[in-house]
Parts: sequence; C-alpha cells; structure tokens
Amino acid sequence: MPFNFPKKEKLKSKKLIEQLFVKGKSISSYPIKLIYLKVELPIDVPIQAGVTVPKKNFKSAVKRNRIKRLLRESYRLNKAVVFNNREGTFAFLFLYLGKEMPTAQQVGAQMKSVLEKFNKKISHE
RNA sequence: UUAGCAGGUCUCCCUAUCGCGAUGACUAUAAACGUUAGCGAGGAAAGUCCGGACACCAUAGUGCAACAUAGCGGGUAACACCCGUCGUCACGUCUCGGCGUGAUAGGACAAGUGCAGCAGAAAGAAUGUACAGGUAAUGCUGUAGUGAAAUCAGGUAAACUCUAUGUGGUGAAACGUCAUGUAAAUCGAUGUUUGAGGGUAGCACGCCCAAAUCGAAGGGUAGGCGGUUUGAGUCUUUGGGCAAUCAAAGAUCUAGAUAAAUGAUAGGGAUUCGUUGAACGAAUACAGAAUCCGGCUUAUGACCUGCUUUUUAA
Repeated sequence: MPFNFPKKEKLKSKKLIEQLFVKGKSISSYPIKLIYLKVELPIDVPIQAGVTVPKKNFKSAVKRNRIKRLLRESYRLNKAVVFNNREGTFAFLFLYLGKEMPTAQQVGAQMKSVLEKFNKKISHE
C-alpha cells in the first residue's frame, strides 16, 4: 500500500459532491467531520476523497490552504486503514469544523480516529 | 542610541525521506500505467478603485441627457498614473532680495440662478442714525459711522451653471470548438402586412421581435479541448533626456491549477528576543496565482544608504 494520493483518487465531480451533501452519512471526530456515500465511481478506484474548510471559520485563504493540505496529508498517510477492509466504492468529503489552527499531529490523530470509526460502522451495516 | 522622512535590495537557508501539479523524454495511432529529468506563488498574488489589451452583442447607430477629467509642458497603448514647471498656501531660514521643505480638485463669476459668520439701519428689491446742504415734498446729495466690500460693486463654481476634452454595454462562468442525441422551444436564408403591441441604459428617433417555407443545428449534462500564458516580457551594456522615460545592440524563456498543485515530517544552520557569555527555550511579518498587462490604495518583516529632530551618556 503506497502512501500516495494521485489525482484519480480526488473527488472532483460536482455532481457527486452535490449528492454527498444531500444523501451522505456523516461521522465526526472533532474537529474533523467525514461525509461518506456508497456510490458508483466514474473511474476504477476504491475511494475518491475531497477536503473542505469553510470560509466562515477561516477568512484567510492562506490558513484555509494550510488546513486543507494538512487534511490531505493525513488522509494520504492513513488511508490504508480504510482501503484494506472495504466493500464497494465510496465518496469521501472531509470537513474541518474547528475555529483554531491545528498542528499536524492533532490532525493526524483525529484523522486516524475518524477512519477507524468509519470501519466499525461499515462492518456493522 | 531612539524616532521620523526619502530611496534601494530582499522576503530565512541547506540536507534526507514521503507526497502533489503540469511539461519533456522513454513512447509507439491514441489512452492508461510506470520510470526519469528539470520546473512549480507575490511585492503586494489582496481591495476590485482607475486605465488598457482581448472577446462577443444594432438591445451595439444618432441627438439630448448623464457621468468623468480640469494651470502649462512632457512620458505612455492608455489613465484619474508618473516626471518637470508656474501660480497659490503653510512652515523654516535670512544679508529682507531671495532660498529651502511640504501641501495643493489650480478652467470660467463673461450669461442666468443661488449662498454669505461677526460688525452694521441696510450685504439687495429693503431701509435709516447724527451733522451739513438742497427741495413744493422725499435718503434727494455730501460727510461721519460698520465692514474685505455699501445701488459703485466685490467674493464664492469639492454651489447649480458655463466652457473644453473624453465615455456604448457586458466581462474568461467572455468567446470559439468537439462529443452523446429527441420535440411545437434555437440559429441562418427567403419573406408579408397593421407598425397595433412587446423589447431596447433616462428620453426621443432609429433598430429588433411575432405568420409561413426551406436548410442547419441547439437546451440540459456547471462534459472535454482551445482561449491560457512569448508578453506594452525579463536581464545586461551603450546612447539621448534635468527627470518620468525612450532608442539601439546582445542574451534569455521564467507557474498554469480548475472542489483548484506548489506540501508534510525529521535533522542542521542563520537572524531576533529572553540583562551579558555558554547552554536551553521561543519566534522568523503581511499574506496564496486563476485571461493578461500599466497604475493607485491598503496590509506588512529584515537589511543598506542619505537627511532631519529630540532625549540620554561621554
């Protein structure tokens, strides 16, 4: 399992994102919230993921960029957790709900926990 | 030493590991995957306040209106920007002629309209004090008095106004093109009459629109590709010019994403701060390209040069 995050694993379709907000289920591990949906993906990959930081909480574009990069980085390092035991394909969207700048360690820990919660929930269904 | 002003330079650096984006090569009809190479945010990328390039639209034209600009000269693709200069104002200096620094929406009161603190009877369609003169009679005349200015006029246009010059609108989600594919809804051509009605930036004129026939393709799917980065480019030298800046020669190619790349971790170094040295710790501004340029404005760290002023110490 390589620790990479290529372009085809990024959630880009605006249609899918719309669907996520309408039908998606969510899990949160503050300050990270994961919205997910089991869907057919246009390309043959297990999961497509995107990140977003609301403009309301962070007015500065530099800070929003920083958090999005941290989210992407931590997903890249921890995605093996969900890639290994999944059935079907999913669309993910990570939301950052906090109002303070996090450190890389904090984001990493919460990312791990939210992905583990996702695994538990999926195995119960 | 501290503060201020003006100008200039830069925007922490290095190594390792793991990643991201587009491009070239391997590479072939194309795509995908992989390997590899070099490249990958700013001085303001920001605010969107001006000026352009570029694109499309007669719902784009014409007149009025509206809006913008405002000494003079120069620079420029253009400007409300920049440079020079004159006037005015303020401050400083002074040998009282000037000199230095800073500020400046600075055309016109010629036409019409409006406005004006204090003082004053009265600042223009309203009236009068004292003294003197004069008349049939009357502020009719003079002087005094108030004021910058008293039926003699003057001031004011970041007051209406006038003059000169300029301005159509919409903005890359513009616009072009490709693919899938059905109708009465789209476009083009031909074309008829009442020009009623509707549309058109405020108004008027003008213009456009509705039937039918023929031909071709649209909406929607925020689909793909182009536009999209070689340009009023950057650097160096020489020459012209007080300067802004211009010209010539040589060299050079320097981000191109689209739910949006340019990052993360570890180690080392640099600078600053924690009274000094070591050690240790903390901090390293403002801020993220989105069609592209020229300005303005705002945010903001460090260093260098020059000038000025105050305080402290010697």
